[in-house]
Amino acid sequence: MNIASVIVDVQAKSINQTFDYLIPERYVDILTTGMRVIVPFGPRKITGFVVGLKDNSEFDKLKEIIEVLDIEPVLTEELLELGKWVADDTLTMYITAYQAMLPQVLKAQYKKELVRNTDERLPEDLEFLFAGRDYISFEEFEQSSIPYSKLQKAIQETAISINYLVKSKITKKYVTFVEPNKEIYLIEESLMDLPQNATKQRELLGYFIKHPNPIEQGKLLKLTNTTRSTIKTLIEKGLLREYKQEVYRNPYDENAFERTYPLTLTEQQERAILPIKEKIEKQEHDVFLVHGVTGSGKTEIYLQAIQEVLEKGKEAIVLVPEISLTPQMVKRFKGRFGDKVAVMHSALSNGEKYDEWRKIQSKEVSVVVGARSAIFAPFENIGIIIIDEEHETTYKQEDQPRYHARDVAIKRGQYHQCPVVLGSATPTLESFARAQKGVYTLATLDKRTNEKEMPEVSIVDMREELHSGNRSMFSQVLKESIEQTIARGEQIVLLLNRRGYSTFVMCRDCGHVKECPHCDIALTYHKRNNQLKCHYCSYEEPMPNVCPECSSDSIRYFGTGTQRVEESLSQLMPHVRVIRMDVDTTRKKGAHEKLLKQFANKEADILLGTQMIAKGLDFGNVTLVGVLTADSMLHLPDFRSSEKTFQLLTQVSGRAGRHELPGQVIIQTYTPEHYSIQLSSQYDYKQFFLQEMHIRRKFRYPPYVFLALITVSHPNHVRAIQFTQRIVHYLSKVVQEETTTVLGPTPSPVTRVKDRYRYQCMIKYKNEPDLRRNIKKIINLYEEEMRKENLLITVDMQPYHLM
DNA sequence: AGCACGCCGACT
DNA sequence: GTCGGCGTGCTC
Repeated sequence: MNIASVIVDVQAKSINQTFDYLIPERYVDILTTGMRVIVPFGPRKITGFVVGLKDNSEFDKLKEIIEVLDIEPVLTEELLELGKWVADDTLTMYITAYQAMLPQVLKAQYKKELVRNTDERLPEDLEFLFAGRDYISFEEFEQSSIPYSKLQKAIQETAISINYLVKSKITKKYVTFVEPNKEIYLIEESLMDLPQNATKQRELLGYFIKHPNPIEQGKLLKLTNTTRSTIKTLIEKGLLREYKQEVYRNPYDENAFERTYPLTLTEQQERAILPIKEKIEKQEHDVFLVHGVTGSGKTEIYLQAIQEVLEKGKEAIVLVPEISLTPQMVKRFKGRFGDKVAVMHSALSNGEKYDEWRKIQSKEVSVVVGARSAIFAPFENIGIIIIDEEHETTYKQEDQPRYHARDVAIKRGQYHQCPVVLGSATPTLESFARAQKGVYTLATLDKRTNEKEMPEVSIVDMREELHSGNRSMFSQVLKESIEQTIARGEQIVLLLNRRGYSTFVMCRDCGHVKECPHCDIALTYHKRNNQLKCHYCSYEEPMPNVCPECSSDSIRYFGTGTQRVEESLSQLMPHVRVIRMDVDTTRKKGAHEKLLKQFANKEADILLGTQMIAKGLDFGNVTLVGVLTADSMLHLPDFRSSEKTFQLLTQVSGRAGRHELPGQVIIQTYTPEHYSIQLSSQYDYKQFFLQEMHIRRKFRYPPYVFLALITVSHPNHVRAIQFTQRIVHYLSKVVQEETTTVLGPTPSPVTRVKDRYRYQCMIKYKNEPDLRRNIKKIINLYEEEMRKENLLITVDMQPYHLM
């Protein structure tokens, strides 16, 4: 086995295959599949993943592997196979899939440098550029105005050569420790020799006489109230010594979590967990859908199932939507399983993510709680996979590889022969339909563990409100309820369902709306720096004082942002204390937790925010939940908009009265008759499911069909339509006519982005085994145009957003 | 993708 | 001749 098959780090279709390399003698015994290597590729050096070992190659002139980067493989056999499957399934390149499975820092960066090979004089400008150095970065050359041909000539004459470097991003964290450098009695003796006025040194040595063990420098400084310079002096005198030790960054301090113990399960919980435990016991794969209302104790089921798995010496993966939003969730897992838990989410720094990943790789932990990508945790003996809030759209990755964590979970569950548990109060129609068909095993929890009823929901028709002369964004009922709640000393959560709205800028005189010059979308106003920004291409311009069209000075920002709600709230009820939570106030790291803590400490009466406050918050003192505009996302061009509205309303309702106090929910809407609003107010998931399924069937949408979305983008409007048309035409010919529909060309909801026109072709199909192959064919067909005229074709199998 | 190489037209 | 621009083909 002296030849390695390598997937190299080049994102190009023609490179999407293995390349064979000779394994140098020194690596033969070390190298295994799943390790990263540095290999020569043309003139440069790049990294790659070893996916296979063999004795022979069809290629006769093999190059040698330059370096092996890992001691332990970063991808297990299972993950190598899984990555291949993900890539094939989502029509992405293997290298893209593999990189998505690993923490960012394992992805190499490439650099070029110029090397001076001769003592002889170089041409004047090059000599000047090198300025006596032997190496300079390639960028330095590029920034100079020296023509490339001059460098080329020098390279040909071998006076200069190019070095291709592979740089690792990995930074391990080190902490300095200090300890005595001599026996304690010698230290005690040396105390005598110190000058009378060396009080700080005495203090330090005195500390070590009492505690002769190594101590972190930072702690030592605090404890002894000394400075680094004193330690330095003692090190120079040979009395102390210091050393650096690698440590894991610790985003969560284990000690901060109070230990919790298994609760007694209710009868319903018991019934739900039993079949899961049975599968764990028998080591069989199955998918469970736990449909449980908010407060029905789903998490306790997860915890006890995991307990079972850990006792069997196996591992568990738990996916949660966006964990930074639910510190309470982390608390529950860390509280139960302590330092057996690794946490993986987007708010961690790259270094922290890497450290958590290494804890998993080294099996120092056996539970990982994390966002989407945690599904690729390098465990090798998985006993259960849990996806909480299964309906959340964040489980679908929106850039390549466009995988859905649920699909990957099931794939891994099959491999490990372990159960996969999907939990939600409002399952996706896809999952619930599968449960109905018996593909998944359904467990229903319709009772809350505290036996409390779900809070009463009242719907307020904002049209009537308007008719009766109330033009504010607070209905009379909501206003009164807020006042009463505050009077009782209880708290309120106000949700501004803002998606679809944003703070766009419009001229009140001529109606002119400021749009991005590169995209077909209104610019968004940012109060912080008084700038207008495009959310698609990051274009920015200052907020104009007068309308660029009619020069009127009545140009204003519109839309119900949280800021405006806050302002009008303080006008209406000046005494009320409000905490506002939105992208602006939570941008800083830890700001999120801080705001929630303040609210929990009752430093405010109202928590006002967007979607992010709807999820997983649990405050005992909140008894009123208000939804300001329930229907604002109901009319988006998205076949899931009803489902999403139902989910959001149900979820936010669950925030009221979770503990002793009874809760109340007020939903303001302009379409009170809409079934997703009506049924969510009655907590009737089943009826919603039936009604929505009816509509999905009528209009042929999932789960009745599968979707595939091909988006074509081109700088030229007509060409974009032309290519889409051709794709539609080609596909229509090759698919099964009776059950498959090929739609298009349809302009994408945002037709122009970054000066490119976007059109799409949607495929609705039931059974189309060759679809991926056919789409691949199309892409290959247009390869030339993609290179020559900047045509771009992206494919999303099972799209979530039809953008 | 990203690099080398080769051809071509424009420029001093 | 020198420079930059662009098209082509290759990477084990």
